[in-house]
Amino acid sequence: MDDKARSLKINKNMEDFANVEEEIDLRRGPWTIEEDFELINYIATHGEGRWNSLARCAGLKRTGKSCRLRWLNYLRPDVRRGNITLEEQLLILELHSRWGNRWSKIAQYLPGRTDNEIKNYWRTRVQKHAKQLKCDVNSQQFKDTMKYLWMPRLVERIQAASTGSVSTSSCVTNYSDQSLINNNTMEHLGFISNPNGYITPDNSNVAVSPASDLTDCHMSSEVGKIGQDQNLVDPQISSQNYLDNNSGLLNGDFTKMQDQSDLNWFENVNGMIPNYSDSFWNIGNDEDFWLLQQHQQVLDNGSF
DNA sequence: AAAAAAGGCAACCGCGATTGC
DNA sequence: CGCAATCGCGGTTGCCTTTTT
Repeated sequence: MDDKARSLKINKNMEDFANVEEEIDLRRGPWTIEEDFELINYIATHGEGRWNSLARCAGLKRTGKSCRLRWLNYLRPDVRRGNITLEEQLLILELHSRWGNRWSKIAQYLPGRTDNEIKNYWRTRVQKHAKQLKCDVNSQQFKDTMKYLWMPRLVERIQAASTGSVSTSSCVTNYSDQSLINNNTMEHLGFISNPNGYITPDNSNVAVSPASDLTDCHMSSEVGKIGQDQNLVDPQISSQNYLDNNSGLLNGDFTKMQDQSDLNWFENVNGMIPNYSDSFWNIGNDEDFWLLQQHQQVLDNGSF
């Protein structure tokens, strides 16, 4: 053991010793309202920092660490509660693709969100989908799925929300499933055919249905299966089409982003969007998952 | 209606980095 | 400069709630 290691070990032992000493009636587990109140009151008059002594002086039977965590993740006035918004989801996906599990760094770009919250979001929502798609969350396949399908769809939804409407792409499976609908009808409804025979939404000129109407699109797994069988939707083309239509939002901006000033594009998007939390739109609904599976199939076939 | 499984999230732990004496 | 104390991060755990069987 070198000197540094020995020093760290001693340091650690001292810390453990101090904790053991204090553990004589140290509380653990969920915080009570009374404890919260005491901590808030103490910080209101004395400020934060020096957490160990703060814990003692405030009369809290908690470790400094515990107090700090409770304050930063829950009691701070600027902590934002509630569902992660679409814009936040988009930002998390992009920043994670850039920095990996640097939660605190990612959290810096999401005011009011804590690293813990973002980490939980990633682990519960994003990793869940990777698991369902039977691929590793760090695999290129999953990254491609996010980049070419998930994120463009989020942008799409953010834009749609900003105009008080949603994209028809959510309904593409429904319409394209119906063989009775010919090309003219599809075009009339705002879809465009591409040379491969796939149907993609034409976002440029279509009047779209309100969010609440999305349920009319029969986004059940059964519809998804039909679409899958007929191979009518090409996620890559659909996504690329969308990316092309929204180059000002996505192309280049993320890749060059280094600091807060580079997030201007995002602030612009944010500014025109009502800041609502909408669990209905969150990634994770049946239709989204079906699209992800479609994309996975394309990847598996090696045509990506 | 009850039990089991899964989901979601707050809180804890270990460790390296930083600070201040 | 060395060392102890403290901070902060990322990983993990455990408990409560919700969903499924």
